[in-house]
Order: sequence, then C-alpha cells, then structure tokens
Amino acid sequence: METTLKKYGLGGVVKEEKRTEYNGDEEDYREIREVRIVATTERSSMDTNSRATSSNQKNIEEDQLESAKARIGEVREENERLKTDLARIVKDYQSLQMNFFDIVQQEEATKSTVTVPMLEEIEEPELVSLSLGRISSDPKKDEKTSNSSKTKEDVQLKEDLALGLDCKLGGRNPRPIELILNPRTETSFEEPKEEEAGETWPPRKKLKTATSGDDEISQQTYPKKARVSVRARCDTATMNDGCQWRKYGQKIAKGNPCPRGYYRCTIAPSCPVRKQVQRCAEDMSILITTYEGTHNHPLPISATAFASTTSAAACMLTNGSTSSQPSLGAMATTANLHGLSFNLSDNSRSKQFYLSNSSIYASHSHPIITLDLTAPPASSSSPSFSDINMLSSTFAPPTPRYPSTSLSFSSSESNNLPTSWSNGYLSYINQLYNKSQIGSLNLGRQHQEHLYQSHILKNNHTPPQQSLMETIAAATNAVTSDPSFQSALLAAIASVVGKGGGAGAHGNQSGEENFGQNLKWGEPFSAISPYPSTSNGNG
DNA sequence: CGACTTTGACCCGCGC
DNA sequence: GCGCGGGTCAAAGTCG
Repeated sequence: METTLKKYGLGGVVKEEKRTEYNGDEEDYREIREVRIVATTERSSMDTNSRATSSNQKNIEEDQLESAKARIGEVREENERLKTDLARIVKDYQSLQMNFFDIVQQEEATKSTVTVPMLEEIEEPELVSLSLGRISSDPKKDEKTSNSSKTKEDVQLKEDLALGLDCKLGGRNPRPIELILNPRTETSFEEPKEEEAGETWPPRKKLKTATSGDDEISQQTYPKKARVSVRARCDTATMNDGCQWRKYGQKIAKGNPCPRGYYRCTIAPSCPVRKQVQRCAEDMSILITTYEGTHNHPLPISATAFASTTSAAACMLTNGSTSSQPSLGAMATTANLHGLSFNLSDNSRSKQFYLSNSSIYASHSHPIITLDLTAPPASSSSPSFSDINMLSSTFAPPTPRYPSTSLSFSSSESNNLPTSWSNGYLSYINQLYNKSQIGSLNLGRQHQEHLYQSHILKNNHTPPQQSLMETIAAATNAVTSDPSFQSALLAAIASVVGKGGGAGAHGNQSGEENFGQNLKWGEPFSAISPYPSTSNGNG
C-alpha cells in the first residue's frame, strides 16, 4: 500500500490530496482519494490591507469558498463511488473465485469418473478439429461424429462439459473480456525463457543434452517447439509473409517429391525463427509453410499481422495449459452459449481430414498447428457467421506422436463478423491446449476469399500475398477474439483437450495447477503475445 | 564484395 | 547396433 501526498493551490485554496493505492491480493487496482481543504489564509490576510476593495474581495472570497465546498462535495461523492466500486469488485472477485473453484472441482470429479490408462493415452495422438461454421462436407467425418456421439459415455461427458461451460460462463457474462489467461505460468515449460534470452541458432544442441534423461521428464522439461504450418495456394517459391528469410538447406522429404526448403529469419541475426517451405505432393499449387519459433526483434509492419497469428497459434500449443490429464477415451460434448453451440464429438477412430499430406506431420516430435487456407469449400448453404452453431472437435487416429488440433473455419460468409472481434486473442486459447498437440486452423476457401476481398476493398490496393497473410491474421483473430468464442473454447478445450499429451503424474498435477494458475482476472491480455505491435489486444 | 542459394556431408533421434 | 530420415552445417557457386 502506497500513500502519496500532493499539495496544490486552487485559487487561494490549498488543496491537499492524499492518494492511497491498495495493492492487495486482488488484481484489481483501486485507489481512494482523500481531499481536504487545508487553508485559505494567504489570500485573506492580504485582503485586510486594502479596505477600498474589501467588499469586492469578500465576494470573491465567498465565491471561492463556495466553489471549494462544491469541490469537496464532489470529491466526497467520488470517494463514496470509488468505495462502492471497490466493494463491488471485491465481491465480484470473490464470487468469481468461488465459480472457479467449483469448475476445478467439477473437472476433478469428471476425471475421477473416467479411468483411462494414462500412458496409453499420452502416446495416442489426437487430432482435434474445431470447426467453426459449417463443417467440412466430408460425409465420412460427419458420420463418424454422429456415430460416436451416441454412446452413453459420450452423453455423460457432454453433460459434464456443458455444466462446466455454463458455470464458467455464468460468471463471465457480465465482463467477459476480463477472463484472460496468464501467460507467465510457472510451468516447467521453458520455451519463452529461451527465446527471451535470445536463443541462438543451434537450439537442437541444447535440446540434445537436455533430453538425454528420462523421456517423460525431458518432455516435461524441454518440450519441442511448436510449429505453425500454413497451407495456402501460392504460385511463388515462398509466401511473402513480410519477413526476410535466408535459405540454409533443402531436403527431399520422404513421401513428397517436392524438396523442402529450410529458411531462417534474417531480420535479426539471433532470431530463432525458422520456416520450412514445401509444396504439397497432391496439389502442387499448395504451398506448405511451417514456422517455428518466435521473432525476438521488431517486425516490419507487413509481417506483424501474420507473425502475430502464427505466434499466437504456436503459443496455443506451447504456452498452453500444461495439463496432462489422461485423455478421455471417448467424448461428445455439446454446450450452447452465446449462440454458439459446441459439439465435441468422439472421433478417435476417424482418419485425419483436411491434412491429407502426411508430410506435414513429418516432424513428429513437434507440435504443429496448421492454418489451412486450402480447405474444401463449405457447404453451399452456409449461413451468416453469426448463425454458426456448430463447433466440433474430433480426435484423430493414433498416428502422430502429438495430437492434432484442427480449427476449421468453413463458413462461406464473413460479412457478419462481429465488429468487436479484433486482434490478439488467438493466444488466449493457448492456455487451454496441451503443449503437445498438433493443430490445424482450417479456413474454408470461400471464407478466406471473402475475407480477402473485403480486406482488398478496405485497403484498396495491397500486395496480394501480404493481404493473404493479413487475411489469415484477421480470420484467426476474429474467430478467437470473440469473448463468447473464447469462453466456450476455454471451457470446452480445458475439459476435453487439456488431458492430452503431457506425461506422467508430475505433469498431470502441474497441469491442473497451472490451469488454475493460468486463470487470471483483469490482467492485461497483451502479455501473452510476444509481438509488440499486436500484443495490445484491444479487448 | 556482400548477401544469398545450392548441395553434399554430417549429426542426431527414432524405430527395428 | 544399424539404417533411415529429418534437420543443419558449411563450402562452393551465383547474383546484383
């Protein structure tokens, strides 16, 4: 608690203002001001010397006195109002804290009811497909989703998750944006530290020594870097993402006749960001660009939008909840909130969709999230974006080491994107994902084209590729910046995915704790994003 | 001449 | 232990 004292004149009235700042356990910063009038003596003593103007002076003095009294009244009112606000905020905080504890308890209860061998589930990769809008028209997937959601266990889990969502959102509705996740978790995950310290080029050598021990422990201590893969139709050798890259290698990967190029960011010599560029074997017009690492330097304006998206997506996997609870064997969850309906379905037996190119998972030791801009078009009857009522999550076959997450934005319309949706919230979901998940953000082609066109209209003439990058950023940010969406994802993913990758009991425990620790109220969201230009999510 | 690309060699992790 | 494959290094070549 700090107290500062200020004195300043106010037309002959000395105003003493006492500022008291409370820095209690609450994160809400509050201040109470105490103002009082100290003296009015100076001017009045001078007045007695001049009797000719005494009546005039007296009037002035009275006016000043009146104004001072009025100000005192105002300040008192303000003081009362602030006290009331403080009390209300404390009350809100306590109630929200209670809600949070309830949620945690529910989560634990849910876990205790599902007994799945932990290690098996850890090894079992998952592909989580979060489809926003119309799901892919792939009938097989729909069939599997619907079939899997019929089991009793699924129904039970559905109810559990719905409860969790309702509870969480019930507390969040009044001020939804204030629920953010603390990126500075006290987990064992050290990637941010490495990068803050200015990681230099051979990071693998660091990993080498670090991972020599027990595999589980090493995975906990030195997880592999998350990667963000972007699939886009591009005629040029590489996508123009605004950064400067230098090619340092080329390999022909197995299963793809097209060589894979390895690039480093050359904007800063110590920048750890790398990217791999490879054409899709099935469709040569599709360029698969995989980004790894986070820029440790200011980016060109043209690169910030895209970099923020890729970084946020990477953070989704890496900084995410380290919860490593055992995976639920089967789940189908649905929850309605804010007009969004979550349908998390068991699809553990289904095959991976969208990402038909298996080479994208070649780096099986890295969690990958894919921004797929080449997805098949959405169903023809896609409604407006606000009508989206389906978000499905499916779990993939046990092929890759890391589970996959696919966010599919297949809506053909984007005009109705809420205007409040804005920058920097993709990483919000980060906290919900286990660091060992592969994901893909899959934007339907119509949707992306629509976004692209609207972007062109807004910005007149923009270089096409740059616009594409910004479109990606805009789309992902838009989808993930909506508080409703965030809230829903928060609860859904925390309940469903949070028990994925990770490792043994240690990871499990810390994961739960971290999930709790990660929930912070009212802390600036900007802390999550490593990019200064986009980190000030306008919430 | 500096920056960048090419390309073969090498290192390392992983699976058998 | 061995082979395979991904990833990186670094020397040579290319380009502006």
